[in-house]
Amino acid sequence: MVVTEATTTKSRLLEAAGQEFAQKGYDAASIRKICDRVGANCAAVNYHFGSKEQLYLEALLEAHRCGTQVIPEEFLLQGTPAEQLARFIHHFLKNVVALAQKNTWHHTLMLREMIQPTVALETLVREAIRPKFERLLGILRRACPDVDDRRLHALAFSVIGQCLHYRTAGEVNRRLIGEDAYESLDLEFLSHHISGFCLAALGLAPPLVQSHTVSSSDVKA
Amino acid sequence: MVVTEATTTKSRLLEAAGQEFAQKGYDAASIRKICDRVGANCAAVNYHFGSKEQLYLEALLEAHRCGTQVIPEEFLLQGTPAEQLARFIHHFLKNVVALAQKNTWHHTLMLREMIQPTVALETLVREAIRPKFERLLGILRRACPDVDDRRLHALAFSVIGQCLHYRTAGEVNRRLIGEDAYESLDLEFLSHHISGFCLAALGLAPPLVQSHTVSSSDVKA
DNA sequence: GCACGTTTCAAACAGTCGTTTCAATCAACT
DNA sequence: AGTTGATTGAAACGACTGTTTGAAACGTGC
Repeated sequence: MVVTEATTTKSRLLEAAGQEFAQKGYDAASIRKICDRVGANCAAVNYHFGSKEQLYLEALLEAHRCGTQVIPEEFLLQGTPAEQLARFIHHFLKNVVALAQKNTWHHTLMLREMIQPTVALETLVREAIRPKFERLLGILRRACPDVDDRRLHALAFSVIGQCLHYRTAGEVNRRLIGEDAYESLDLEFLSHHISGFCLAALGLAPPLVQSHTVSSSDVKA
Repeated sequence: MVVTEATTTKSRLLEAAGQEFAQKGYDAASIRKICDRVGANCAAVNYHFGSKEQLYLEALLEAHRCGTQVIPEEFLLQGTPAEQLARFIHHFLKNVVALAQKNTWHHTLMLREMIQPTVALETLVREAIRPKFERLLGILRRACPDVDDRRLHALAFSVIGQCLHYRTAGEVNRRLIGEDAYESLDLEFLSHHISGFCLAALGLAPPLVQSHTVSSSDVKA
């Protein structure tokens, strides 16, 4: 599929590079294929970007520039801490995990960088990830004012880990429970589930499910 | 570092291939470097394994053969469902996430396959992952007998997601909260944290932290 | 029309990749 | 010793990689 829009060759290369890198990874992606996709000569990459590594870096920056639509601070701060957390989780699932819009390469590329870091990770964390992380820490701090930093960090990772799992291990999950069952785990359900799970753990909502009582001594049937 | 044990060339190749594939990924790893590490000729790979892809596949099988020490069923079934879940989480963190033993390539390679699947994923899921997953489902089913399958799956993913996050996003986490703070999240602390978090969410333990009460109308200070 | 800097192009560069070939080596058995 | 089959070795294969080169093509200002 050859993309030939009325934009510049450089921007078209960046777009194609983002898709190719996201899909195949840095090593497996080739600049010849990237150039072919936009109908450009393979020398164009070195002319516009200098090298393959620079192209990858610029694609990564483009990814977190386009992929991270920042929520207005004031929208996020509305309501109780519990509501703020639920809103954060919903937004995180919707945008970062991006279950619905599978054709965007931006978050896929950032995920790749997270999992197998290159020299670009430092910048990515500083520019894109840390701001969001600090917001989550703020919400959790307001929700549980008395916890120390260590517990606070672990709480944040518990929230993020649950969300990201559907991205990082999506293909495994799909095979574990079957195609149909996995598709039924849509944004709405997962958003409610993870919110309820976390809020219950924090004592900000009733337990997710009615289980055996804690006190009863049921040592297995 | 050249490894020259008294084992066969084939097994030494497999070991070196596992390390190389785990460290660099399938594409970036080269069979010449693998052979160099064990002092073998690069034709040895094609002689013993047929192709690079077959070598990768066998390394992956070796990984889940050596890396998954199955817990005796009867040890896992002791105590209440809550205790079983805590024990599962502890074991999962200890072995799969392997925070302590960083020099083993087995789980790194399997993680890679999970995140960036090849044709080998099907086998890996069937042989290594699903059995453990079914055990977790069993525990959760005993802990919450009344939930439907959809909720059950989401619960299992919440447990696994929290644990795996320290593997998949370890480097990002480290940079987000700092080296020292991340090192303080050791196996014991994380095991207790995630267990407490999940059990509280299920109503099998008191909330992790004392937060603002649910009923109070604190609309933000 | 002419010269200018920018952009594109085909071609070749040196290097690495996975794989193949075939001769040399080795251990084991008659 | 001699033969057989399994294993290793150096070298080359064709295909691909990222990168460089130098000449065309382009639009723009004089």
